[in-house]
Formats: sequence, C-alpha cells, structure tokens
Amino acid sequence: MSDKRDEAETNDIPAGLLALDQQLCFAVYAAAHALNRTYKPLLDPYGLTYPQYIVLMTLWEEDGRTVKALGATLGLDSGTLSPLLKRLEAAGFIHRARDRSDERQVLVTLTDKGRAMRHEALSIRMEIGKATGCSVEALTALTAELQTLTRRLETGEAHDDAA
Amino acid sequence: MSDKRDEAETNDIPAGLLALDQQLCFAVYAAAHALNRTYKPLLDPYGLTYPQYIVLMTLWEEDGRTVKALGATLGLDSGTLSPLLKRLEAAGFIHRARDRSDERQVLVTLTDKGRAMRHEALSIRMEIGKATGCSVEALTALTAELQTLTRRLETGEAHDDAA
DNA sequence: TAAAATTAGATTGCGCGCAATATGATTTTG
DNA sequence: CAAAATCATATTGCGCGCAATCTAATTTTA
Repeated sequence: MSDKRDEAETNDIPAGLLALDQQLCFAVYAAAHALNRTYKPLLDPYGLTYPQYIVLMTLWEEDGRTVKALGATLGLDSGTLSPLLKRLEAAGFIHRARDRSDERQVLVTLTDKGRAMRHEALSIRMEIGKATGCSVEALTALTAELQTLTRRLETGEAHDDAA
Repeated sequence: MSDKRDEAETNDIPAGLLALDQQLCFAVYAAAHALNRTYKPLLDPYGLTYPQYIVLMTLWEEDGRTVKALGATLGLDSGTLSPLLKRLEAAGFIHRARDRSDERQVLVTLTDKGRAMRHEALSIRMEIGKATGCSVEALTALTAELQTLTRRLETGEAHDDAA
C-alpha cells in the first residue's frame, strides 16, 4: 500500500522491463489488427474474411486436405474451422466431403471459384505490399523473426538470455 | 480454366511472391495466437483475458482515462471496450464513473485490486520473457519493426520499394 | 468378435473485434 | 434560445478462437 504514483513505475518494478514486455506483446497485437484492417477492404468485395482468405491460401499450396491437416497447418481446431469451412462452402469457394475410406475425415477441396480466387489474390498481394511500405528484405527479416518467436512460444524451448 | 496443377504455382503467378505475402501475414497471425496462448495459462489464475490484461497495462501507465482515450491507445472502439470494461469492473479490477463535468464521458480508474495486479504482472513478464527465448536486443528489434509495419499500415504512407 | 479406447468433426458457450445503430449529453447554428 | 449537428458511450449482430462436450467411425485389447 506504499505506492501512490501510478505513472511510469511503482516501487521496485523497473519501468524498462514493463515497457519492453508491454511493447512487444502490444506490438504483435496491434500489428495483427492493423493487417486485418488492411485486408478487410480488399477482401470485402469477394465476401471473404481474413481467416477465410488464409485458409484459401493454404489450400492453394496443397488442395484436398482434411480438416485436421488444415488445423495443424493453421494452428486452429475444429471449433474454429468447422463453421468457417461451412461458410466458405456456402460461399462456393470450397467443397467438403467425407473420406470414403475413413468416414471420420472430411476432405476439403477447392471449387473452380476457389481456384480462380487465386488470380484475384495477385492484386490483393500487391496492395498489401504497397500498404506495408517496407522493402522485401525488411519484410523477409520480420517474417523470419516472427516465425522464430512463434516456434519458441509453441515449443517452449528457451534460450535463457532473455530479460 | 487452364490450370491443372494446384501445387506451388499456377500459370503466371510467381510462387515466391505468393509465398512471401503468405508468410508475412500468416507469421503475424500465428505469432499473435502463440502469444495469446502463452499468456492464457499465466492469466487464467487471475481470471483475466489477454485483452483485459492489455487494458490494465495501459491503465498502469496512466490511470483515470476515458473510454475514448483507452480506445485511441489500443485501437479499439466502444463496441469492444464497453463490454470488456464491464467485465473488468465486475471482476473488481477497475471502476467506471461518468465524468461529472461531461456526462457523456466515462472515466476508468484502477481499484486497489487493479493496482495490486501490477505486482503479479512482474512474474508474468518474466515467464513471457523466458518463453520467447529471445535476447532483449532481438525482442527490441522485432518490436520496432512491428511498430513500423503497424504505423505504415495505419497511416497508409507508402515507401514504394516493396514487392 | 465384443468391449474399450482412440480419433475426426461438429456443436455450444463465452470473449473479443468490428460495423451499424441507438441513446443521451454537449456544442454549434440559425 | 431552439433546432441541428456532434460527441461519448452502449447495444446488437456476426465471425473468429478456444475450451468443453458430443457423436460417429475406426482401432485396439482382451
């Protein structure tokens, strides 16, 4: 109860440590939202959301995957994917069908419309590239750092030279 | 209708361009989720969600702000903040009160519990630092790059040397 | 082979995040 | 001063994201 100053720091909590942590987690949080907002007007004309677009991108890489395989790639479970895929199917981008050889599985395949969307994606990509305003090198570096961060957070592997 | 190969690339769409764009937006997307998942078990004991924790952090920086001021800092509107703050108040972390001098505004202030939570946050910060496994320099650099990206996406200022 | 365990998806409930709208309070205009 | 415009916040609706639960299909095991 000895703290009366609310700004910058309080007692034994170093402001720098607080700030860095705050900045990192908030920076990722804010960047994700900013990207989402940038994509929104580009995807709206097609009736797609950003997560739906990401699912289409993974299908462009490899079509005909199961829900589980998609979830493994995207880090999402069926609670998120089932309704999302249902909407993508209703919009005509994909087709879902139970696997004949294992009726538990659902195979997700692109429709002609889903494949055609890949061509539209070219202009979206260019718009995003312009919006980031960053060089290819900067974006590549940033991507790599984020991937490293994500991998470490997911695997729990430490390096113990952090703050 | 001339594309029959679904893998890697199709016709005139260069695979590299697709891949970089896909990697960047997905990297931010995945990192945000990974951070969220890392925070979750640390915040669960306090009954806090990650966005609620972020709101508390901004209040630790400067207490007694209006909903609008919080929204400006966090990039969130009242549609998100109103119910979130309602839950934070129900949980006893903050107090909301109409501004006497301008009844349109609602002032958000920390309670003793909300201020005390800042001390608990120290161990959370250390856990997150360990989980990232990155050096302070790496995290600082990553944060700066993300802030640049976010600023450019939000302001729409281009640099026109992107892909 | 029958029972138990595992697996893949779907469903439900809750908390964001955001657009659209609604409600009061304040300020601006006429 | 009264009507109109603006402003701050709240509410509603929809789509994620995730935990928990449910169902049906397959595999394991006894």
